Amino acid sequence: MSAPARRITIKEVAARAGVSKGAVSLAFNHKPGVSDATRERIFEAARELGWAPNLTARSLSNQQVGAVGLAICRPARLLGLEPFYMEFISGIESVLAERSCSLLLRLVRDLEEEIALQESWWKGRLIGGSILVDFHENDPRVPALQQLGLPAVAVGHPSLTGGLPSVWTDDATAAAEAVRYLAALGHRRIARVGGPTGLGHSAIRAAAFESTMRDLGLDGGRQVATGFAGEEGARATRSLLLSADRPTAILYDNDIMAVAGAGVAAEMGLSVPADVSLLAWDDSQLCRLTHPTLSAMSHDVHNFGTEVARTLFDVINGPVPASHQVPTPSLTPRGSTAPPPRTG
Amino acid sequence: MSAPARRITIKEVAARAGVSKGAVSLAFNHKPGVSDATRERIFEAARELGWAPNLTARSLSNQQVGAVGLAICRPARLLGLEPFYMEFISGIESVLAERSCSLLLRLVRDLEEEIALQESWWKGRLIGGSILVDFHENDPRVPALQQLGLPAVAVGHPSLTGGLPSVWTDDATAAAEAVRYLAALGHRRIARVGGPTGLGHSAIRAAAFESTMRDLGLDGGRQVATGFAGEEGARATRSLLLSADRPTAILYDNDIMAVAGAGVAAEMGLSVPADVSLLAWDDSQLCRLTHPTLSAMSHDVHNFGTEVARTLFDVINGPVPASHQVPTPSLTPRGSTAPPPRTG
DNA sequence: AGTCCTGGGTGAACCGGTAAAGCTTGAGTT
DNA sequence: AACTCAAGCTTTACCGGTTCACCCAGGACT
Repeated sequence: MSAPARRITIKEVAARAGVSKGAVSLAFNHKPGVSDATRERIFEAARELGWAPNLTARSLSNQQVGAVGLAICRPARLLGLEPFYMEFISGIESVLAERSCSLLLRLVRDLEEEIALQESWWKGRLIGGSILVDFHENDPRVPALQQLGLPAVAVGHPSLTGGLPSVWTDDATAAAEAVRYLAALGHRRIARVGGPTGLGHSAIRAAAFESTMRDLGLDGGRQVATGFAGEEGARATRSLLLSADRPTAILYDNDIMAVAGAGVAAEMGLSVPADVSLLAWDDSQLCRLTHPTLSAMSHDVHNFGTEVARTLFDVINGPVPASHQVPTPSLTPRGSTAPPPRTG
Repeated sequence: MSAPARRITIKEVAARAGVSKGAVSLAFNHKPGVSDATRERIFEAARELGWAPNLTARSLSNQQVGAVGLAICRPARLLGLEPFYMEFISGIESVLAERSCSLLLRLVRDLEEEIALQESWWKGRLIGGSILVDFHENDPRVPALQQLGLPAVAVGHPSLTGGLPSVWTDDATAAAEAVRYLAALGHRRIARVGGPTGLGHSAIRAAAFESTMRDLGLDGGRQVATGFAGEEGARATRSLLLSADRPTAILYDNDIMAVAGAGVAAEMGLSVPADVSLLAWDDSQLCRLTHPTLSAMSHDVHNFGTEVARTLFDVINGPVPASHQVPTPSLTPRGSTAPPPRTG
C-alpha cells in the first residue's frame, strides 16, 4: 500500500517554484498580483508535485465552507423505495458541483436528532447552509435554525415553513386537478391514500381534496392517512376496496403506494382501470413499468432539486431571496385511469 | 433573520471559564489534565455561550478528518429506482454516526470523473477514506487510488478489486442457487436479464449462470446484457418472450427489472407464474407489493453497508484488514415462480 | 535629478483549534 | 529541610492555507 508519503503543502510548491507561499495562493485563486510567467512556473511546480490545496486549511482561513447539509427523516427501508429522493439529490448536486461544493447527507430518526445534527454541522463549520425537507405544522426546526442563524432553504409551502425562504410545488392545485380529472371521467366515489397528516404537504393535499370534492358536489370522498411505505398503501387500499361503498378511483400520495394499490386490486380480482382507477403522485419510471401503466401527477423532480440548491446559494450569498414555486405537478394520464364501471 | 452574531470561539469560552484555551480543549476531548470542578465550569461556560468546536480547525490541527466519500456512477433517474443504494447508504451511515463522521456523496458520470473527484477529496483533506462500488474488470480506479494512497474499501469480488480490501457477496453461488432452483421446478429454458457485462458482478453472475446450466445438462440458457433500468429490463423481457423458443423462467439482476418484466408479461397476456416464472435479485419491499409477489434472491443490504463502513475504518486506522464476504443472497420463493406449463 | 506610480512580489499575522513541553503547587518521601 | 512527583494548568508552537501591509524596481513626469 504505497508509502504514506508525507503530504505536500503549499510551502514545498512555493520553494520549488522559487516564490513565497503568498504567490502560490494568489496564482491558485486566479487573483492578480503574479505575472503570467511566474503563474506558469507555479502551476508547473504544483503539477510536478501533485499538489492540491488543503481545503480544510483554506476554509479555516477564509471562513468559507464547501458543503451544504441535507438530513432526511424517514426510515431507510422506505427511502430506498421513494424514487423521489435520489432524483431530488441529483438535482441538488448538479448545482453544487458547479461551485465545487459537496453534499453532506444524513438519515435521521426524528426532528430532534435533525436539529442537533444541523446545529453541530453549523457550529462545527462543516456546512454553509442547509436544505430542509418534510415539514410538519409548527415545525420545531424553524425556530431552532432561525435561532442558530443557519442559512437554510425550506422545501415546502410557505404556510408551513415559517419565515424560511421556501421552494415548493403547488400541491393544492395539483390535488384539485387530480380530483377534477377523476370526476370528469365520471367517478363519484373517490378516495385518497395519503401520507401522515402531521406532514405538511399531506395535510395540504388532504384539504384540497376535501374542498374540491365539496365544490363538485360530491360527497363520496374518503381519505386514509398512512405512512409512505408500500405496505401501508397496500393495507389502506385493501380496506378501501373491501368497504361497502367501495371507491371507483383512488388517488395516492406517491407512486410506490400506487404500485402497491395495483397489486392489491389484482389480488382481489379487480381489474384496473375497468373496476377501479388509480392515480399516482411523483411520477417516476416505475409508473411506466407496471401493467397497466400508472396515470400520475408528474413533475420534474430533478429540476426541483436544482431550484432548491440555487435558492440556498442565494440565501448564503445575498440578501434573503423570495420564496418561489416550481411548476405544479401535472396530470399524466396513462393506463390506470378510465371511467368507472357502469354499475358504479 | 437574527443577527449574524460573531461566532464564538474557544477563546471566549476559556475566558468565561477563567482558564486557558488548552484547558478547554482538554475538557472537551475528555482527556485527563483538568479537575472535575474545572471541567464542569468549562462545560457550563460553553453551554451558556452555545459554543461547539470548529471542526474545520480541529481537523486541520489534529490531521484527522470527519468524513468518508462515496461516489456513485449511474444516472440519477436510474438510481432513484434502485432501492439498493439508499438502504446501503443507511447501513454505512449507521456506522459513521457512531464515530460522528459524515458521508460525502456524489453522483458522477464516469470513472474518470470519479477518479478526479476522489483525488480532490483526498488531497483537499475532505475525506479520510472512500468506498468504491460498481467495479469493472481492470478498473482504472484501483491503480489510481493506490497511487494516491487513499484508504479505500472496495465493494466487489476480490478478483475485480485488485489489491484493495474488499467486501462482497458471493454472487456466483447465489446465481447457481437460482438456476438450480428453477431447474428443480422443472424449467429447462431459463433466461437471465443482466446488467452490462462490463460491470464485474454482472459478469460473475453471467459466468455462474452459464456454468450451472451446463452442469445441469441444460442447453436452453440465454442471457441478455442490458442496463439496470426498468425500461431496458422491459425491452429485454419482451424480446425474450417473443422469441421462438421462449424461456419459461427468467432471472433478473435487480428487482426493478423484474417488476418491469412482470408488467411485460401481463401486457402480453402471459400469466405469472403459470406461463412464465420470474426471479428477482436484491430483494426489496417492492417484491412484496406487486401481484403476484416476486420471488427473489434476497440479502440484507443494510448490513452489507455497515460491514463495508466498518471495514473502511479498519483500513483507515490499522493495518490493512482482510477482505471478507457478507452472507450470500438466498432464495426467497414467493408468488412469481412455479413449475413451467405442461406444454413447455 | 527627484518624485510618483504601479505591477509583482514578500513576510508576518491570522483563522480556531490541538499537542507537547513547561510551570506551580501541595502532598509524600527520606 | 530538601527532594521528588504528580496533578492541574498555562504557554507556545504548530496545522496549511489566505490576506494585507509593505517593499522594491523601473518607467513616466516634472
